[in-house]
Parts: sequence; C-alpha cells; structure tokens
Amino acid sequence: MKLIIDLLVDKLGSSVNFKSCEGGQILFRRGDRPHHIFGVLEGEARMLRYSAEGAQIVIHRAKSITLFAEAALFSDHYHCDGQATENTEIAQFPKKQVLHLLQQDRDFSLAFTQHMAGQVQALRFGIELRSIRSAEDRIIAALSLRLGDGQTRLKVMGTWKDFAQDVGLTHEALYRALRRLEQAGRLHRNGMTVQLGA
Amino acid sequence: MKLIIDLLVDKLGSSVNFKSCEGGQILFRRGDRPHHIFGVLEGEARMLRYSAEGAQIVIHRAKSITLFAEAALFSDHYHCDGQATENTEIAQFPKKQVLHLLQQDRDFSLAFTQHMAGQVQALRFGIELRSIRSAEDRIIAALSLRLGDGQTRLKVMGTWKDFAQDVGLTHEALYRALRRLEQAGRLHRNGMTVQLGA
DNA sequence: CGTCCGCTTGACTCAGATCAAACTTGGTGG
DNA sequence: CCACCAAGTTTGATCTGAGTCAAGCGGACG
Repeated sequence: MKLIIDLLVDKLGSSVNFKSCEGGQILFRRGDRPHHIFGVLEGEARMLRYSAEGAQIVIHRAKSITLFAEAALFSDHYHCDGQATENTEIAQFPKKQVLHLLQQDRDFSLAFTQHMAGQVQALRFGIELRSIRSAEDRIIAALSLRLGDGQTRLKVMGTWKDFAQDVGLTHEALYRALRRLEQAGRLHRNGMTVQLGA
Repeated sequence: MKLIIDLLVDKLGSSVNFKSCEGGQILFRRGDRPHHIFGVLEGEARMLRYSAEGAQIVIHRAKSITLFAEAALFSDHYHCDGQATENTEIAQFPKKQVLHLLQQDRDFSLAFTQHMAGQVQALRFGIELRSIRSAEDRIIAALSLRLGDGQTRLKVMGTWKDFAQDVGLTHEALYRALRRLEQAGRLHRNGMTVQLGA
C-alpha cells in the first residue's frame, strides 16, 4: 500500500508546494491561521510549545516521510510552532484542498482514515512500550511486534541507533541490552537481522 | 463538541451492541475476523500480544469513553487479543456499518477523521512527554499543555493517581515531584486545582 | 587518506521504581 | 451516628538500572 504522502501528492498535483528549509526555519507559529498541513520528505521538523516558565516543550518530532500538523485541518489556528530541526525538505498541502478531498473523494477519505488509524495504533503501542522499564524486555516487546505470525526472524529497518530512538532508549543502553540478550540466548543478531528465541 | 462514541451510538442506533464484561473476559482473539470495533463505556480493556517467549505484551489499555480496535476497520483479522481488564461496559459497533457510514456520511466521516487527528496529536505528545526524564519538568510540560492561551490555572481531571498514569510516573514519584515544585514555588495546588508559576 | 558516523565498552551517578507504612477522605451499612 | 472499608494521598528507606560522559574501533565515502 501507498504512503499517504504520495497519495496526497498524486491527488493534489500542482497545488502541492515543495520547500527546502534550513535548520531552525519557522514553518508556522502558534495562533497563525492554518493554510497547510505538511509532510517531511527529508530531514526533521519539530512542533513546539512553551511552558509558563518559558521553556521549550517539544510536542512532536516529525521524521522523514511523515505527515504532521494534520490537526490543523480542523482548527482555525495552529496550536503550536512548527520549525525545521535541520535542513529539511517539506511538502505543503493546502488545507482547503485536503478538506475538499476528504469530503469529495471517498477512496481518499478512507485511505486517510486508514492511515490515521494505523498511526494511532502504532503510537499507542509506543506509549505502552515506554512503560516497560527493563531495556531487555522493551526490546523483545518492540521486536516481537514487528514479527509476522509464525515468524522468528526479522530485519530491523534503519540503524540500531534509530531503533534505540524508536523504543525510547539511549543507544548505549540499547547496545548493552542487546549484548545481554545475546549472552542469555534470548536473541541472535547478524547486522540488522535478528533472530528471536533460540 | 461531541464524543465520537456518542456520535457512533446516535448514528448506528439499534445496531450498537452493549455488553457487560467481567474482568478477564475475552472480546476477540488475534486472527479472528473483525466484525466490530469497540468503545469502553466504563472500566478498561486491554489489547494483548505475545512475545516469542510467550510473555504478554500490552499493546494498549483502553480507558473509559474511548474507542479501540479502530484499525480493525481496515483489516480482515484482529492483530491482537482484546480483553476486559476488569468489570467493564463495552459498546460494540458493527464494522460493516461503521465503514458504510464513513463512506456515505460526509459529516460523520469528517468527524471521525477529526477525532483520529486529535488522538494522533495527543499520543505524539504522550511519547515526547515520556522522553522528559525529570519528573518535575515532565509535570510542568504536561500541565502547561493543558493550559489555555494566557491561562495560568487549571483543574486537573480525575485523581492525581490518574494523572501520574497519564504522564508515565508512579504516584509516589508524582507526589514527591509535586512537593518539590511547590517548595520551589514553581507551582501551587489546592486539591485538583493547580496554579503554574508564582 | 582523512573524516564522519555508527557501533561498542567502561565507570560512575542519580533519580525514579519499589516496598512499606501511615494518614486522610468518602461512602456504606448497621 | 459511628464503625468500617476502600481508595487516594503522603512520606520514608533502599535499590537498581538507564542515563551520562568518555574513549576507542571500524566501515563508508569523498
């Protein structure tokens, strides 16, 4: 199945606005009228708010090939700042037209809903995952969920450092836990390929 | 704005199936054909999978007045087990009819998408929140986000114990951090009402 | 050839988890 | 009206394991 970003690009055609941003560049400010929702094609964007004390609060780090600020579709103002973390390629999708699509194009609407449902599912697990205190159990849980039905091997996407981020550990903690898991025979690995169990 | 569960109940009328479940009761099993999506009206339901080693992995704890297993709308099988954690009131929404609504009822479809977008937003922040190591900063961040624009006071919903769960702390750690915040003058509280800053 | 970055390991610290216990508070029922 | 129970709240002592800082290795890539 197709990425929702690609689907949006297909459907909206020339209305999509591609943009190269430098690190730190502001995409929108809290309170602005939202005219777009966004996709990160390359790099990273952050959603920020500020505490009563003025400290930055990171709401979300949008990584490559993901949509963000979708909630702006249903609001008359952004509820946080959006900023490119580093040099980043952004796609801007006009809110008005996306809403129009959602209302007029049933296939798109369903695909969009499906995408959101998948996100919700993944994010919920992300939270439960982070409530597993032990690094080893957390890793086993994260990997187990990526396994198919009777499967016991899988190839982890990206680097182990990325994986550490995904599961909410420092890379050091991850490497150590992996080693312990290997020593205990609970897991074997070869590069990015992992074998659970014996 | 109306809760999505109430909207579903309104729209689907008598097709909605209400059900009282005892703790431990199975709602569906992984691999079953999904005929429903669910809402928790009272109590709690869990989504479970199992690691290669046979250990339970909690995917999600669905609390009161929330929808769960939405992803089943777009799958021909449940990808995890669903179980009532305790005595629980469940609403069962027939998948077929929900899909029909999504396709035929533009208002509902948009409301559903809006609901999912809100969920995604909240869950993303839940994850970022949990990456704040310090209990104090975590609490400030969680509270700050619940504040309106120029606001500085708010009433926390539920008990402090619930709040501790929400932000991923033990209640002990929460109470201690609250005390430190009060002593430092970063926060004042009176029951469930909190004043940020001086 | 040199630089960058992922990978790996070591030593140390500390804040939150855990276990335990006491004290509120609200509601129930006799 | 009070005894009682359940659940939230609060505090203390202790422990543990992930974070942090630091350093070294090795492969990829220009």
